[in-house]
Amino acid sequence: MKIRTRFAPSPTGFLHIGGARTALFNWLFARKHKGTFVLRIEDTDEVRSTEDSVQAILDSIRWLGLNWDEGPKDSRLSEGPYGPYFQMQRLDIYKKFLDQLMRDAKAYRCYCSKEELDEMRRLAALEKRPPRYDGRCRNLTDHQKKEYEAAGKKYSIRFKMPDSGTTTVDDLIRGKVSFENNLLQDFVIVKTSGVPTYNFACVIDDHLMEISHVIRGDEHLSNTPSQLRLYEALGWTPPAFAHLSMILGPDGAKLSKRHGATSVLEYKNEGFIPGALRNYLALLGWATKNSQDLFSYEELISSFDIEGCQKNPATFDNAKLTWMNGEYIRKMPISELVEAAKPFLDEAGIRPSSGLTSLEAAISLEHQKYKKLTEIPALISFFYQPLEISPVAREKSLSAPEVPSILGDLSSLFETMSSFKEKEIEASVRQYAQQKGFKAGQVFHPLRAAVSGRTDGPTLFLMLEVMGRDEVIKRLKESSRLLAAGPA
RNA sequence: GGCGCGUUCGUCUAGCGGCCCAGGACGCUGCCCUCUCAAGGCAGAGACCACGGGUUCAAAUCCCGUACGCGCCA
Repeated sequence: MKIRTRFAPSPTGFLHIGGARTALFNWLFARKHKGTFVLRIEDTDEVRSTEDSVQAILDSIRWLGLNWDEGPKDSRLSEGPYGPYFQMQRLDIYKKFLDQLMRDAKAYRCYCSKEELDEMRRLAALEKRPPRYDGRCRNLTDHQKKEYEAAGKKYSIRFKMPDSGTTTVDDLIRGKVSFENNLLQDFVIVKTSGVPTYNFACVIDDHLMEISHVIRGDEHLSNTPSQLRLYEALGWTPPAFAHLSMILGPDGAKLSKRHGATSVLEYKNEGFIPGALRNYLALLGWATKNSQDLFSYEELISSFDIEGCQKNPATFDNAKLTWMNGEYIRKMPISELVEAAKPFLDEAGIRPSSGLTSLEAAISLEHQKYKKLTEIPALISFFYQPLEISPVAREKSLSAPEVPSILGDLSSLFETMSSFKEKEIEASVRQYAQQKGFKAGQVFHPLRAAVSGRTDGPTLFLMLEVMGRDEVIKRLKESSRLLAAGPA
């Protein structure tokens, strides 16, 4: 069988972590089986859907690297053999199947007003009955219908659910889950506006687009029996279903805005890289037999399977994501890292002019230290800014009485060196310390602080080499001047 | 309220009747390395497998309840 999966977001906001995870699983499954990954925009919520949201969602999915084979090209146009992929552009298609259901008497017009329905619900709550539609419009006489029509009453279309028996969802993750039909109500398939509801449009599209596997969030499991009845009424074979567990925030509630960042683009802006987010998200609700954590791009695709999917909800853990991001950054080739860091450097105003240390050199000095791209500017900024000695550096590393003479000696020493390479610098400085009877640290620490203004930083001698002799000497002199001038 | 789903270290999870007085990863703690901060290496703390009953020679693993959490229906 040809594997076709889909991700079908509603464009009513940004792409959230939960949605991204659903998209990822569909993408992984399709890629693993050499199938097709379809992106469909479910924009039938006329009030809340926006083009900006569509754009944001497309941007997010692209950034994550989940390339789709069929679907939108931009926020209005789509391409692929089963298009269009925007539901609002498919209304005539839904109409056709609605007519079929009406003809077969499997759906009917419901003239109940919002007030009537509210009242129905209120009564049900009062009598502690489930708040379901009582089916009062199901068997209206022709006379009643005419009367309502004449009165110009608005109507929605409801689907006739069987009122006995059970409907069983055979879920790839949860196994067989049964629902009593008499507990399912005659749900609305077309709203009074004439626009189909989620359950209706979704079924038609999944069938017409020949989706083989519907992989979606757990919150849709309860909708599935209703959809199954629709497939049956239309004479179609339903796809396979797999319902993914939810993603929770640290407090155990469904992940939402109040837990902090939840939109994929926010993660991008916080300095996470797509591969790491993909890898981490894959592990939320899925695992291999040996609990592997880090996967290469290809490995993730080949290892993925539905059996490894978890039934219980997973809590999003920023700490592990951050660790993983660091792992990915460490594995990145330096040129790629520099490219990825550029937007963050720009934002911090770091744009090295010629003559100064190259970004590649500066960034690679601390390559194993970055956990997020956002950390890069602060760690390399001292290369590109006028020397500024931090209070900690001044107190911890530069307060000893011998410091001024050491700094003076070192700058003379550096001037006389034949070459200014890491190994030679280290040898010379060690030799100097020994001659003067200082412990290595007594010299190293002031040197670092005087040149960078900080107590932490890259490995010392390589840093000096990278910075260059002229700049190092200039800074040693500047430090001496600042120290002589006393605390700022 | 009804229905549905879930419950193994703080978190993600391995486990599908004996190999488990429960393994890995993140985080945490300590040590080593070391010019600092990281990274890395090593070690450690951390789960009476939600609770209560069964079934079985044997249960985290199978069955039944209960509790709690979450979802759907409005």
